[in-house]
Amino acid sequence: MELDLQATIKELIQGALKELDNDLEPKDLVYLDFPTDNRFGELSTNIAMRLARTLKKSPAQIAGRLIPILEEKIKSQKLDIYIKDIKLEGAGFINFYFTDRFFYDRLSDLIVKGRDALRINLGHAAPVIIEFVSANPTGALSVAHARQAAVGDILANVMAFTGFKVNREYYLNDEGNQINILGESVVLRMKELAGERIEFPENYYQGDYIYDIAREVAGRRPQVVSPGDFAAGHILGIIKKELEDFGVKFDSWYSQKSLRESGKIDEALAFLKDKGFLYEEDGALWFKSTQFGDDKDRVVIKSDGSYTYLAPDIAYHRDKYKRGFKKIINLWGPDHHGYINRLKAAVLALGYDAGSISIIIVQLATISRGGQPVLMSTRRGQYITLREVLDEVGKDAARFFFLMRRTSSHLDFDLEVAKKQSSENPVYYCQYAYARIASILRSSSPVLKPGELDVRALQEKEELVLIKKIWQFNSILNICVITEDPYWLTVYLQELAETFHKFYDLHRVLGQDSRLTSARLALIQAVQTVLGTGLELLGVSRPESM
RNA sequence: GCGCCUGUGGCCCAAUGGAUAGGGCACCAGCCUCCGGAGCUGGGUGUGUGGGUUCGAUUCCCACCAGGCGCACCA
Repeated sequence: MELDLQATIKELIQGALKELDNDLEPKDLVYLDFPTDNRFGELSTNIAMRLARTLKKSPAQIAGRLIPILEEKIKSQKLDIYIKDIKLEGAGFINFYFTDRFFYDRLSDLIVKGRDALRINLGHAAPVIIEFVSANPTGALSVAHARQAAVGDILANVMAFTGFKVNREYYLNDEGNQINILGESVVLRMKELAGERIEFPENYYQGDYIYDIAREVAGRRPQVVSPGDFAAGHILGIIKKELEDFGVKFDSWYSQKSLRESGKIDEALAFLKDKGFLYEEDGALWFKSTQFGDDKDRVVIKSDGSYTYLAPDIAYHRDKYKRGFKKIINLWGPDHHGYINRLKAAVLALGYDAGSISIIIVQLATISRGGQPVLMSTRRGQYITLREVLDEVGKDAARFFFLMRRTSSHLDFDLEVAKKQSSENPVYYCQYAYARIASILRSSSPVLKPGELDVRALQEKEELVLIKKIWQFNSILNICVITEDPYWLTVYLQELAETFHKFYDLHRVLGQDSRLTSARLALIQAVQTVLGTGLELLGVSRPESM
């Protein structure tokens, strides 16, 4: 039987609040939490405390009226087979206690349906575009890009799993200032290789890879019309390969060059001009972004007649909406944070809802080795690349580690720890639990027919804790989507692995009486399904043995 | 100067405004005739400073202190 008890309880509370006071708008008020301690039941709401001020009553008084209404509804809707008790506890929490039957039913459901039982439909097929990485094709990807790639890809995985129609996009700056400088860097290196004395400007691309490209261009000189385009194409190939090896696949690559050639930039500017949001000053064309919350107006066409970066970006985002996306998510590095307000201003000026676009700043990742920071200098072309991290620690550890702090927080990536094959390394900790289960299941498969399987044989404390932990998976996905941060998944998987290891240590699966052994085999298979789904969403491999 | 991120036990970090602030490392002491010991169990006088909002603040607001990053008619 399909039942999202969490959603049901939320609706019950909202209904009960309406009965209590018809003026309340309970939609945004009701939150359900997992209590800090399982002796406070399975779900908890703080609604009585939150309403104390508005209703001018004590939390206890509010709960005292709310609880009987809830109990009545539960009884009339025959939910009492799953909810056994509602209590007012602590400072005014209303705690819901579930029956064992609820958890046994959920477990049976998961055993029968497998990973489909874990799907929840939050997105209702809403089309979402997640744009991330979008690094200029002027050099290898850095660890900062790597973190954006991991976060973006995994957020996309989670949203796709929870019912959104997700498109991963890479915006390609394939023309403009940086590409020109790239081209000139190549030309200079070619001259140098030909024996000419050159002076190489500091703001040109310093890396050794420019020599490689210069040699290649020199080799096929007649065919290469634009060294800049050639170099960008060459480097883009490297970037694509790096991303592929990192397990990140984009659905679309959006070229700035084609955007300009399509005339969409001029169209977008004409649109804003019609609305009266553009004006000329000092020979440049300005966008009145202050009218939409920015702290100063921004230039869109420079006095020399060329676009600033903002102009194509306005057109690009307009095009995202025109392509039918209802939700736009951009992942940017912290150096772009000052740019948020002007882009949001543009979205508003274009007539779209501010809530339809989320800009997530992915904080910097720094690299250390055995606790010692590894210094980087982009200017000198010396920085740790995604490629180096991949070569050193592998895809699994890299993807997991980049998500181990909240996306909005700095992350220190210690290469030594990521390489360790011990409990210090959470990737191995989770994979080890998975492999342990696989090992047991190799020697004996569970009986999957519901008639022959009696999950009620699972009575030990560690077994019940494990079942409850499994049940929380859906909520974790929910939190990831709401907070637009897939980080929570790594925390949950570590907890699930820990819960399993504790169970494993105290109770034997094989060699019990057949009723208990079947039930435990089914339980660990369910754990493996959840663990496996979680690892899959992270893009981390699920080893059958290690 | 302005903006963003971060200050939690010896060290690294958790806690979508909630209940007794949790883990890991290190250190000490235990657990394999038994499904994988890459595991488990036990051991803890800690939220940078000062205010504020709240029934309740590690979390939100203000000021300060400390560290990191960013502040173009670059992209």
